[in-house]
Amino acid sequence: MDSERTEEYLEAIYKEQSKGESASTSFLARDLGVSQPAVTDMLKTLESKGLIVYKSSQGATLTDIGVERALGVIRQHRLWERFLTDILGMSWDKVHEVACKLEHLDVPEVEERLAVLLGDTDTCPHGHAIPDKNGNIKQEKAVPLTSFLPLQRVNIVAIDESDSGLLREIEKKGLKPQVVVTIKKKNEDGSLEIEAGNKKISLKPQLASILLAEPVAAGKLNTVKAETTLSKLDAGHSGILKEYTGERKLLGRCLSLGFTPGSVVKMLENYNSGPVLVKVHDTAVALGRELADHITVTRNETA
Amino acid sequence: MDSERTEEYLEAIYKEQSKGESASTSFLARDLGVSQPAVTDMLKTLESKGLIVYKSSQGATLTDIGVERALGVIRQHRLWERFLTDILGMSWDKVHEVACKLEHLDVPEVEERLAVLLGDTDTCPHGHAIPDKNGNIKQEKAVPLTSFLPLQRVNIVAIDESDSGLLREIEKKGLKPQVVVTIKKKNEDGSLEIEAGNKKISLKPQLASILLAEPVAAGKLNTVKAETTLSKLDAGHSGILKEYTGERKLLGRCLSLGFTPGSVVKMLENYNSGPVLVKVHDTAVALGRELADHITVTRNETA
DNA sequence: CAGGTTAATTAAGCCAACTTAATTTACGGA
DNA sequence: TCCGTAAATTAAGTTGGCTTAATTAACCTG
Repeated sequence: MDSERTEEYLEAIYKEQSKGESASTSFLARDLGVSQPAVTDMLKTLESKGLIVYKSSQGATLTDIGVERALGVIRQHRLWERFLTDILGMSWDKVHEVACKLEHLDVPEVEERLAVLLGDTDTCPHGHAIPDKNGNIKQEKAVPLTSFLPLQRVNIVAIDESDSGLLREIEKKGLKPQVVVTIKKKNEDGSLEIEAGNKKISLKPQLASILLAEPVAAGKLNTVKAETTLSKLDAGHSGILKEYTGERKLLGRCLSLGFTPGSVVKMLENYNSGPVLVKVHDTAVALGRELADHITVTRNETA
Repeated sequence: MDSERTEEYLEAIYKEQSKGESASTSFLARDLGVSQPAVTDMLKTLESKGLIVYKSSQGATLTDIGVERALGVIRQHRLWERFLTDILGMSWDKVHEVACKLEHLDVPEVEERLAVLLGDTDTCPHGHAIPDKNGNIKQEKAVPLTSFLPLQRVNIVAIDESDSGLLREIEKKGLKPQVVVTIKKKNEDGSLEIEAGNKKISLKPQLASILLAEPVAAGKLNTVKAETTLSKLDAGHSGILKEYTGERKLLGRCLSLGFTPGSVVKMLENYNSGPVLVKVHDTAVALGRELADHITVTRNETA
């Protein structure tokens, strides 16, 4: 039974470590908002519990058990973030803080059911991979937007955690994971001019550095699946249910019935007016067009 | 920002107080699993914060602010319990402990969205009223099953909180809120023989005392609404969506689309085979019969 | 390589919430 | 009315996680 604080330290250490850097006392103090002596203290007790290895002045390294615990917390954190956006409908820039409190719940049945409810989602709303229940996590290879050159076309993959003010700015500019942008210009001061869709956006250095992206060309082009609404899916084609964007009241009802994000839907009948007939989990369901208009799906190339 | 422990004390005091009893040091010590001196201590600090009035040896009484805070916590607790049963599909006898941890989240947007998601539910899975967001709570008038006489027909309204072992026993016997039972015999030792449906059930005193019921006759007879499945609702009739009992995987998808427990559904077409056509929130939706078979609704008398 | 800066640690102490042991208070029954 | 039991409180001490102030270690630069 690690304490909540213990879990937060492990999480912070894991994240720093997975960036290749060692988790220094000063970093942890900054990250967790406590004084340096508090960190020194805690690192000693973490070591005595066998969760980290700690050599004075050399930062902390998680042991195997430490990694396991950290991933457990991160999994819960990201599942809850998904819940907050996909099920409760909160904006992605506001969920991190809330998930920080929920991540310590640690009830296996809840974690398991939450994962089922959310479908096969394997990333959090900020684009980071969600470890599976066995502690396997997909390694991320995206790099900050600042490391690309003008004229490159890149896919925003994830957004680094940071204070919610910055996230909100990004959200306001309409950027989020899966958005493809073109770098237009790199300024002296580190700020970027980019273009997304037809819109020109300028990013101050702080923002550019927390946006993680991959070149669109890198063989992943094909996986940039087109997002449309369910109502635009042609008969015979299938897609993966992404999210529901309409009136909130309708959402809960639907979840009770079994429509979860991540499910595969197949369009059976779609005349361009009137209800559509779709198949989900081997069950045919007709939906009013208004509803179908508010359901985002990613078209499946394996139609 | 009350601490979690503070909230737990307030909650415990509120519950005892609302039973008409005053919250004594010894009661709180038992209830919260701490020593009596710890309680004395805490009561003093609660008083200094203006949350309770405390006269030595006379138990604690919540002030107006205290009541307000307690109801806030209780609201969150019960909303999460509903979430755990209705959305995640957990069994009602296991949700209390989990909700005890979630109840301290205290993010207004989450509380609000959770309430919307859950529909107009106004009781927790154990049958207790959920305070509304302004802190109004329906007064409960149910009394323990032990206070009824043989041959009385009573409606189980709620089940008092207690250790989960007892709840599980009750769950195993098939009893839960809204079940109507007949008292058959009261034994010397306080145990009861009752009948529910056609099944004879015997209850040890401990169990009988935490089951709260009302006489069926008490003018409330009409509100004992029949629960059926959606598939059995006749065309033209409406009902309130209660829960989804089928395969879990289907649930999340549905919530994403807007089907929430508590929503009013109206049957438009129901031929006794094939899909049914229902209207929810002004939207016509067709559902496969298998799905409709697993959706519990309470028939609306105002058909 | 000395000096200065930043990072890390030691020392001393705070605070909330808890414990046990000992003491005091309250109160119903012979 | 007194007394015994149960309830409540006081006293003293613990623990986890934190703080500030002061000290020491590490490292870079001129």
